[in-house]
Amino acid sequence: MATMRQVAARAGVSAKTVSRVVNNDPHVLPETRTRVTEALRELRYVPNALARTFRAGGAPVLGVAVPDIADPFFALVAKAVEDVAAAHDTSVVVSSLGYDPERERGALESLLRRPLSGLVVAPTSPDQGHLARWTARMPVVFVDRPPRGLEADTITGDDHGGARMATAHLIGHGHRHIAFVGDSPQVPTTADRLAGHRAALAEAGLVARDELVAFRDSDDAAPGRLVQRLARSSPPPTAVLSADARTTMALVPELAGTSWAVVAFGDFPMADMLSPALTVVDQDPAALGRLAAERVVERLGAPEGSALRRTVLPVRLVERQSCRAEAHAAGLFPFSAPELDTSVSRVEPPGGAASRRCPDASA
Amino acid sequence: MATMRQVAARAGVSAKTVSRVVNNDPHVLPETRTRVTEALRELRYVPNALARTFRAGGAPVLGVAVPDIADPFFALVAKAVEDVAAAHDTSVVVSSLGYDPERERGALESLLRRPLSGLVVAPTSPDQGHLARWTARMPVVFVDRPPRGLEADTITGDDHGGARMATAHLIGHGHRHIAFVGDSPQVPTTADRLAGHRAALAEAGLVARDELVAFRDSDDAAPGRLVQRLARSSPPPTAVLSADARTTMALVPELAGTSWAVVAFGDFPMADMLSPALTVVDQDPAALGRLAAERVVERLGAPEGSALRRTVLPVRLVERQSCRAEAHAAGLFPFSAPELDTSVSRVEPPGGAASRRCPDASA
DNA sequence: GGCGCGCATGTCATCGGTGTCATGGCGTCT
DNA sequence: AGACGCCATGACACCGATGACATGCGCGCC
Repeated sequence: MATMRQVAARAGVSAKTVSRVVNNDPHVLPETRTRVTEALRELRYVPNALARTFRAGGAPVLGVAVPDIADPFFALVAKAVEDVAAAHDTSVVVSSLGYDPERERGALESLLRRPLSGLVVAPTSPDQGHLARWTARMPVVFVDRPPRGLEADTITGDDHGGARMATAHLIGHGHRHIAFVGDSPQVPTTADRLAGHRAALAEAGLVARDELVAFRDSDDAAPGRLVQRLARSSPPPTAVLSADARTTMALVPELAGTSWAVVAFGDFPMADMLSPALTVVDQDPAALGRLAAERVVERLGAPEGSALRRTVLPVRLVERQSCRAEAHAAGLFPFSAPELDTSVSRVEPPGGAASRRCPDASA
Repeated sequence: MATMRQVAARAGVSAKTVSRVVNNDPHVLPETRTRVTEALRELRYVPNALARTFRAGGAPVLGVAVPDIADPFFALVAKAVEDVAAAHDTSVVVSSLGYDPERERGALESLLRRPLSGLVVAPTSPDQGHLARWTARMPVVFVDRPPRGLEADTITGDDHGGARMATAHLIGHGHRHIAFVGDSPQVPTTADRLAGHRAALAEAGLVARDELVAFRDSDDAAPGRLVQRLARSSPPPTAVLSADARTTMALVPELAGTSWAVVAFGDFPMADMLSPALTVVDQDPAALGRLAAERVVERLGAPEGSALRRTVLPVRLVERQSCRAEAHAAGLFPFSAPELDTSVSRVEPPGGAASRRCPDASA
């Protein structure tokens, strides 16, 4: 914990000279340098990074706040942010917010008490109005989920379009009774996906049956129960759209007992190794994180920058096996459903959708 | 970007009074307070967190450096560290080091240039001697992998014991030719697991066949090739021990074409949903991270603390299906192997091994 | 009326490193 | 020889907030 001045005193020089030695300034006599170096070693001097940083006017630090850093989706988001940050010599402070709105606020505020230059946040709480105080001071970009009670830059996946595509895909396989299972209708992401699902049903002239929609935050939320309840409805579904990866992971074990076709929103490691391999709507979390971080960096560079933007990233349907359980296998259709699928080719262009942005929609 | 003095000038008071208002010091006349508050708002004053922190002598910040934050294993480690940190009002800076030794060093050094109070690191490079400079200044705890070229606190899983147990388990199922696949023999973790594997073979009086050991960092490392090469050996293996989760994930698709039994080192999400469900040696990454973070916090509290410790956490065998492919299914044994398995009950005590520590071994 | 106390506010120093400029010695060029 | 310039080094200010202590006013009490 020795300071530069202490070292200076010991070496019989001024603090400035010590500074020069520490920073390899060539304008120091070899003999002086030796003396200082020795004092440095004797006192085990290590420069105080904080003082340096402070003097330098602050180093860039990017905050990443996600519900759970151990969730593969958010881990990929965080990693992408980190990659961008590293390329700009910026460090990254992460904070797991959890899924409890009150904890979220507390965690965010203690994160924001630190010296941050920008923030990428994926909130779950119903209101982020309290962040207004900070959006003035630093770039705050919302990722995966839009802010509520606040205007801010946003990078999200195409929830509505993705769910619509997924459901249309199942309809293309002949399914007429398609369940929807998600975490909570409060989460805007889930709400959008449900809307997309319903839009696809409507476009196909199918009725949206409320009893085929289930949420894991409801009273009777054990995954097994949810599946049982869906199976008991009449007619029972022949397919299910799982609205997010956490839900999917909870659901997969229960689905083994059914012959339902499945499309899941959100890819995850090993989804292709399940039996059957899961057909998923992939959101490209890395692109989400990368764009969010780049947006922050951009705003850092151009202080009173441009208007706020909401970017929606295309999603892509990764067709594997789980959507193939044909509707007639459940005895409802005497024929194999024709392949009506226009959605895949429509939304997944050859170049790989993930690398392109949708045109921005300015607010 | 307004400073306190600017606000003070505007409000016609001293900076100190502004400070008092900002910090809710009661000794300020209501009228003054109002004037200051107004100036505060007009200038959009936000306290400079860095200056505050600096003046306060620094806030605790814990660094976490892992090869890849998006790897489920390290994500869990990081999350556990974060939880501990949050409980101590400490923020967490993460850095993904990558798997390239040179990049690792660069990333570590740029992480350490920041004001950190402690570090939890899982290195992959063959030498961390360059960290010696920092271990003097702050607690550095190695997690999952021990340091090389340096002495430091270490929290690791019981690699040797776990691999020995896994191989013994396979032997118990009647297997006599057991392959070992890992990332690289350079990684101490992998080396220890290979040693454990060999120890189990030796204990059972089996020969360790070098051609049944394969690494992904070798020349011909595509997982498909590795599996083919193993299958071509004679006699071919009837079981395989995968030495780490990344290897396992790469291997699983290739293993589908074989009837080999599998035990994998390292659990991961959905491992239980594969077909067959993977039998794994679970390392409890959360406990690893938690203990490492607690060790750092502890050392932070007791500056010139106790001797350096190496803690080895027990691992536990999670028996699922993939170890059940009996040896005779490959036509090598005319009888169903007797269940010799003592290893499971020996190493997985009722209370759950993960919650206990092995006695520390002082260095 | 004088003494003292409480309260609002200000001044100054400080955290630790570093940028800016000053100083003084010595070598060199004309 | 005088002027100039380079070099090693130092003194001092400063980044921005805040703790310690000082000042000065007003009020109450003996």
